[in-house]
Amino acid sequence: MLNRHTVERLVIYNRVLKDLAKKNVKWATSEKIAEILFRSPAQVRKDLSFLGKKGKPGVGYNIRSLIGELDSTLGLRKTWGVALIGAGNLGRALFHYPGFKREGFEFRAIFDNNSSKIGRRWGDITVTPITSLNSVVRKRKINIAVMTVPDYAAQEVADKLTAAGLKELLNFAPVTLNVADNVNVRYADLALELENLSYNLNHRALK
Amino acid sequence: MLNRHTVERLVIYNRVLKDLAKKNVKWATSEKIAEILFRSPAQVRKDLSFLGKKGKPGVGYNIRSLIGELDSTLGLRKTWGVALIGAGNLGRALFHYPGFKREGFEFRAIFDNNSSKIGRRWGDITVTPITSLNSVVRKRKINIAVMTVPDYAAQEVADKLTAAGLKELLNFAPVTLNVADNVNVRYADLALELENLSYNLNHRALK
DNA sequence: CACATATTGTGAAATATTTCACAAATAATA
DNA sequence: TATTATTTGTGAAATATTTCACAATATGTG
Ligand SMILES: NC(=O)c1ccc[n+]([C@@H]2O[C@H](COP(=O)([O-])OP(=O)(O)OC[C@H]3O[C@@H](n4cnc5c(N)ncnc54)[C@H](O)[C@@H]3O)[C@@H](O)[C@H]2O)c1
Ligand SMILES: NC(=O)c1ccc[n+]([C@@H]2O[C@H](COP(=O)([O-])OP(=O)(O)OC[C@H]3O[C@@H](n4cnc5c(N)ncnc54)[C@H](O)[C@@H]3O)[C@@H](O)[C@H]2O)c1
Repeated sequence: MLNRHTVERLVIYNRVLKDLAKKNVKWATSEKIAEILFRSPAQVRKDLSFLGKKGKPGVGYNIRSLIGELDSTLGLRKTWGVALIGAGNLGRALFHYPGFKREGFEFRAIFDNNSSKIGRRWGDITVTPITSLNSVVRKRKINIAVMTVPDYAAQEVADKLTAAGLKELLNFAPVTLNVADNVNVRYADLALELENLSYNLNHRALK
Repeated sequence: MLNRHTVERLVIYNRVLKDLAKKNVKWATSEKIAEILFRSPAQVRKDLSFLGKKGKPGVGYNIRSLIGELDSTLGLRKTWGVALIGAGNLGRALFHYPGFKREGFEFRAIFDNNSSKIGRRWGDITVTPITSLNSVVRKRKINIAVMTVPDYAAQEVADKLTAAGLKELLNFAPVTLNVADNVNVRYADLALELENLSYNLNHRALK
């Protein structure tokens, strides 16, 4: 089991390598990869060494085979079922973004608790009442929940999702969720991203 | 100048404290804050100590005054000007989200390069050709750029933004940007978030 | 095949980050 | 006012992460 930071870098290496592959590059050295990502070659090598030995001394890494290894390790060979919770503005943008499907993440359900949304069709999926969460999660093989509900609803929704057996949550609500140890939450907290930038701005101004 | 990790935690403390303040809580100990965030009290204290001494031994931190201190440090007392680059699906959701304005981030311009988008009005802002970037950035006092352009356009757009003098970018395109040292880029790479979850799923499956 | 060149994989060293642990400070109680 | 119960702020210790540095390995060349 790799640590969180390593996995976060692996997904980025994978992205960079796929980009190079698209440009028909066949081999990459740790130095080349590090340069693109502003990291050290040693770190790239150490991270990649967790995949089993794939590099060739004197040459570097074969991009195609490395991508294969990364895809396997990261679980990107499979297609995962995703449920969207909260059929609002952000949810709509995410749902219609084609990139997720391409990477193996398939929206298979949309939940809301507002009767004005329930029953609407988005593409070929109908917005479903959140009360039918448990059965739909089972029937449509949902693995991941993407939460785009308002802040005040987020904890309650997280409780329902975990009760339905979901263990992987991507939360866009600006709230820290309290979940059991065996549940993973990732936060996509966009306001906090801006606040990090504003710290920099503020600090520049003070100099 | 605080390090990146500390700032990332400070913005979260601020969020938690504002939440407590809303519930009319007046004081919080490092232990209480740590508990909410699944962190250690020592880390909370050390982080907060960078703000100047604010805690009272035996009592904890006065929430209102701590929020004030955090807002100052993080630059949240001011209103910052934000430009949206890419008037697409994701851009629309972000633009219409009222939470940013509330936290001091005000969209003051929308840029696109597609003539079918240019001239449209979103709220009280008109989509502007990207060619007028430089003058608009100056006139409307833009501090931050939020990039919601396609991956293939992202580097080119980043180059234009930095040439226009912008130094704080929030990038949603799934691309690592190559920018000068004095430019800050934060990545909101939503597909990578899902890939991190899929690593966990995959690993659970293997156990 | 010997030699030169390039680059990996990885322990050991160097840095960075987090936690510990306790003196100092505050408040409550008697 | 003295005593007790808390909790801060922070050096020092403990962990964690990153980088260094070099032996081992692959390739190319004459
Ligand atoms: N829109 C953005 O660009 C943006 C940016 C940053 C953060 N966010 C955060 O993302 C979340 C969604 O934002 P949005 O703009 O899409 O909001 P929205 O109001 O457009 O959508 C929220 C949806 O959740 C549904 N909902 C409410 N309570 C529910 C419940 N208990 N169970 C199921 N569904 C429920 C609502 O009916 C609505 O359809 C919010 O937490 C917001 O703070 C959004
Ligand atoms: N929509 C999502 O939920 C989502 C999710 C994850 C990542 N993303 C990423 O966010 C970005 C935007 O996604 P989207 O769904 O909004 O795409 P979109 O196609 O709806 O919008 C992109 C907009 O950028 C404009 N544009 C293109 N080139 C430009 C240029 N050189 N200068 C200025 N404007 C330009 C286009 O005209 C368009 O209006 C993409 O990089 C995408 O990969 C989006």
